Amino acid sequence: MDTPERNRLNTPVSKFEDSPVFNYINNLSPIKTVKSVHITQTFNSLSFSSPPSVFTSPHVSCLKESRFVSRHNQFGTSKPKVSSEDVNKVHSSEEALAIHGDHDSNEPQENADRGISVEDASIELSGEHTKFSVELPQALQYNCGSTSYDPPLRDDEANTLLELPGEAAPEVAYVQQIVSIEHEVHIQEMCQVEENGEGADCDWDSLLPNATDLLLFNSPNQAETFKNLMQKPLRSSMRLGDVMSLLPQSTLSNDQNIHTVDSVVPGAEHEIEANCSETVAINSTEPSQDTLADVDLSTSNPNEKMDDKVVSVTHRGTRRRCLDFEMASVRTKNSDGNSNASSSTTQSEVRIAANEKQLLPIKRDANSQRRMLPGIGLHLNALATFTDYKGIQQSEKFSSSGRQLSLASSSSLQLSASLEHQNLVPVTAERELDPSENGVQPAEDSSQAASEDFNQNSPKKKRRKVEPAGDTEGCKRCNCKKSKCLKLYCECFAAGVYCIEPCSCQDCFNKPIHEDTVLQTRKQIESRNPLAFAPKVIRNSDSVPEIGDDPNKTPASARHKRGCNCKKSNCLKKYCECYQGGVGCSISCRCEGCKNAFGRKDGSAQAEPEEETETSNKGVMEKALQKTEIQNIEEHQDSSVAATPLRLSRPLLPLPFSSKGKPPRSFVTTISGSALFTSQKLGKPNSLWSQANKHFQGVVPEDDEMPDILHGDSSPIACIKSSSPNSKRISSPNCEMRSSPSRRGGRKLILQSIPSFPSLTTHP
DNA sequence: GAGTTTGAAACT
DNA sequence: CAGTTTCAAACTC
Repeated sequence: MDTPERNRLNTPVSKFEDSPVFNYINNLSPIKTVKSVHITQTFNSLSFSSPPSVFTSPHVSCLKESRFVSRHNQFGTSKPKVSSEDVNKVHSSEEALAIHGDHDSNEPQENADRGISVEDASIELSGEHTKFSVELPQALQYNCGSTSYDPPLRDDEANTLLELPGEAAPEVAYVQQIVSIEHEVHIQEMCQVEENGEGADCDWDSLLPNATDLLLFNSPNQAETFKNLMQKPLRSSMRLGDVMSLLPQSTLSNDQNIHTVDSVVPGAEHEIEANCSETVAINSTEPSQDTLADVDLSTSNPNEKMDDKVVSVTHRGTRRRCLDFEMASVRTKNSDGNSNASSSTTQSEVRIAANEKQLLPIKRDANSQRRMLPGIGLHLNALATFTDYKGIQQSEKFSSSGRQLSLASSSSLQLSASLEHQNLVPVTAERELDPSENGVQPAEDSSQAASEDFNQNSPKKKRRKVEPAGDTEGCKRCNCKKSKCLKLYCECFAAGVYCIEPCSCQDCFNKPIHEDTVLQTRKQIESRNPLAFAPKVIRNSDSVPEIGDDPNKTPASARHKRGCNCKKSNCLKKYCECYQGGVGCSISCRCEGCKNAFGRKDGSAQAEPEEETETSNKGVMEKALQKTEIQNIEEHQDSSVAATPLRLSRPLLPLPFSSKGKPPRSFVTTISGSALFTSQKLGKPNSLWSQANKHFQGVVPEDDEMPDILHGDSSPIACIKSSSPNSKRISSPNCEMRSSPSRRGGRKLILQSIPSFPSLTTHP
């Protein structure tokens, strides 16, 4: 896939990027930067996420999504600040960070207050042991705090961040997030693993409190319970070896995720390692050291949670796509900035290698995973993951209980978090965090690559297995041959997502490498039709004038924006956009012989497919129903993506088919939809949108069904509604704020997923 | 997997 | 805006 396209299209650039040298450089660069400036990096990292992806809308949304704030809120003030969109936030965040830095080392409670959650905990832990926290660059801490999932900063913020010296930042941030997540997971794992506990080196007890805080147990009881657990095991000093053991093979072999992160950002490494083990954290203090290497070496095999981890890894991969998507732009920046980085140094070359994979999506080898675009893809991915793992429900529970961690906002994150939690895979967290949000391709790659690597055992395979081969929906792929994936013919492009490996497209320009081209093309199309990338299906009578007007004609709550023009399919096949979107035909439709199960144009049919689903009517319907769960999830993600991240976590939405038809690519992606996502892919994107719209509209009902996590989102959604009438994805800041508490997760995803038009966004 | 059908997107 | 062509997904075999 890539190769051909690259060769043709990319030509110099693509080739250049493809070249091993380029990749290597990229890898190196990030590392250097990180090392060079820890703190700054952090910020950078933030900025990193910010960079607009090709698909503007998503990015914008992402920025907006800063919902992180909401997360932060949960965690604590500091994070919120970070998350907060306002540039001020950045500053505030910095301040907060600085504060945290102090606090972290000193006060655990603060963490709790902050809602720092895992990250903080990790830091604190390290701090206690080694006082790692202090040593850690503020940036890291900051990130940690903010991150955990924090969503990418706003553009403004990003810019400011970018200005900061550190270049590596993006990745750093990413790493941090991951770390934070991982910390949580790892902590748990470690507790379990280390029960053997050797050591007394660490004062786990002291740490524990923090850790618990970090964990973000929803309920005090949980926290206590957790503490108890932790104390036993944790008290023993954790060693890299232990950590390693904890970490799944994937971690080791694949470390990529971790390594990558590490390599990218020194601080990140620390954190990550910290997650893994205290020693790691210590190492982190010493960037130059090959702590990582040590770790790797030490780690022998962690069998235990390998599977889980593997799974998580897989998820990551998916997620990353979405993220990557967004990241694309970022990457570019990063690559540029990072390129500087010369000496990766310490983290040992191994890491670098790993990093390379992760960082450079392009590299991906063979798999080809092209690039999974970030953004939307995320959502989809997330969805896919969910489906695959099924843990969805569990995840929900988890989220509900632990929502704090991932749940936060981004659906993708949430998903990942939930998944991870379930799986207990720390690694995933990494991906979830930033990648999704950022959508950096590298992340994807790395994630995927890592997953693959791991998976040789199985991770990806699982995913794939679980998910239907095709993408499962989650990740859709296009098969464009002549459009170069720069026209709406291309599902990926239409969804605002970059094409990924799975795509069978030829001469594809819908890649991060061609971001400029993609953007330009997109603009052109939008100039021609401002709603070209908007969801085709609008949920709710509100959104659709049509519907409101004629209930009969428009039975369904959602309608296709333009209406279909079917002549032969009787609106009973996916050829029909209305049907595909799971909505009934409306007056606006020019279809002939409409028999749309979701609602006929004449109104004879019922409107709502969902309920009606005249499943009996059509096998299609049945199929749709079958997919419904997944779709619902996706939808949620999408919606979440669009509106709020949280939804992702929700696995099940009652949504009708809407999404079903196609799985949203990425979901998210949403586009970096869930990345992910502009998700654009509403296409199902439409459906997604429609669903999203529904969510907005009918937040309440959804909420009911929705898991706690989702609920969290719901509020945001509501906000969104208020803020943006029909749907549009953009969530208002307020919403974010609200949501933030519950959601920490990836808001970016949402943004990404959101199509450009969502201008709504801004909520402020 | 190849070929056909279909309707949206793009073009005129 | 209408008609035609192009395109890729959806569908069928």
